[in-house]
Amino acid sequence: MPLSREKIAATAIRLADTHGLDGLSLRKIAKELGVGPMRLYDYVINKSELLDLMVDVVYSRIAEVGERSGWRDTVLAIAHATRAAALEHEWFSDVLGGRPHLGPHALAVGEATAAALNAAPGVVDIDDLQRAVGTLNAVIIGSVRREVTERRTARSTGTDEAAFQASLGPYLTRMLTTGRYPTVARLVIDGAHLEAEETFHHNLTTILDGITRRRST
Amino acid sequence: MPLSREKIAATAIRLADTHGLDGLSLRKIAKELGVGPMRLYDYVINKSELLDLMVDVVYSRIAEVGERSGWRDTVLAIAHATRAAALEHEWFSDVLGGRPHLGPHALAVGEATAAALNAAPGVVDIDDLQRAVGTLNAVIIGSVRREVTERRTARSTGTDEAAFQASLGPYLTRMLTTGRYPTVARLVIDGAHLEAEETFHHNLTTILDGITRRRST
DNA sequence: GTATTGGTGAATACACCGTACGGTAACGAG
DNA sequence: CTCGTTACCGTACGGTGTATTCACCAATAC
Repeated sequence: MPLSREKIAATAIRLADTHGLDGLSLRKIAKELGVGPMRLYDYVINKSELLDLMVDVVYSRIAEVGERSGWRDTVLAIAHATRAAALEHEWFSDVLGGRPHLGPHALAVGEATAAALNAAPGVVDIDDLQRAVGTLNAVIIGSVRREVTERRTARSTGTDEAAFQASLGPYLTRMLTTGRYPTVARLVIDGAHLEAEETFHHNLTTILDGITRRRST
Repeated sequence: MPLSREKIAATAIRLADTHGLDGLSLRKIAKELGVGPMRLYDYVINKSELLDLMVDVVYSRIAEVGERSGWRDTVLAIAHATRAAALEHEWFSDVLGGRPHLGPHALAVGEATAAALNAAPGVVDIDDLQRAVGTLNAVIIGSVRREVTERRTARSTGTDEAAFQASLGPYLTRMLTTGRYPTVARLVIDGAHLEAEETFHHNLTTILDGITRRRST
């Protein structure tokens, strides 16, 4: 089988999943495919285009969520699918919001969310729609990015308390015991470990409620 | 004058401002300082730590906004300062939310926002505070990132309509005329150019209103 | 005064990166 | 048979972060 954009993107995604975006190189992809590095340039302009390709593959998975009955359920389904995709492919969050996503599948999920939001109460003219899309995307990007970063640091320091104390602990506890950051200290010490998915859902409902309510400003 | 972490960080920031984060290399920083590349390692563990240093310098500028009278004004001031900093140092948005910000100045602005939110109505226990901080940061990260990316693509394609049609135009218009993305097409064609700062402010007020309102879920 | 030492800034070296470029072999169309 | 196209391949260049080695020079010991 002769090599193709799809196959290149697939193995690139697999490598990025396991070694991160920094550990991804054209040479490694080529080696994984049993091929010289320059072969890839017969199918891809440069690394940036390959990244766009990978991103759109992920969007194609997100786009697979079918339409729901109501606009709200549709938006929630897309958002949760985006989060799930980012958790499965953590590099995706590194790229989220960092470049325009204009691939066909990215446009498809953009269309789906825009169409759903257009049916939301409180969205009457096109300016409302534009604002609603912007706000929703902002909250998705920010939430997902936050969660993935937290998960990474948690993994790097180790989940258990001991490893945490050994790595970030010394510096952070020293910082927090200075008394200059009392609220942050209280958050870190007394704060419960909130369920991530519930937090995400909370953020979503907060801004969806905000969208449906007509504002005066 | 003998070289210092501060001076290294300052010229690194200057270089990143003009050439972007990708165009930033230790060798260029060293050359700018009239020094061998390896000298930097006497002041900095590795490039990652240098990046953390740069980030915290930016946070120090953000932290300069004094306390406002009310919790809402304080939060808004910090958020707008963050946006302003990201517009001045666009590479900052590339890093926003992508790594834990634990520098002293970053902690200081974290403390300030947390303390302000703690005084907000609707925030009663520590779980509320944790959620509020998370939501606010998510919306700041997402909004700023979106805006910077848009500004970049606008600059790369050129602001004027003609250049746009020449670069992204062909592909995008071809995509939009397929009729598969009617809502997106309407947004692109009929959508007015909204003022960026006002959009940001809109996103902020939306979620601040959401925070002050007690939720049932 | 000479020899030895310690430490510090400079230079070299390594492994890796993206990619420009030239070349070769199969193969269907004329 | 020739020719243009397509798929494959290897080498080479300039760049990166960083480990390591080298060169020098001031200070001390004799």
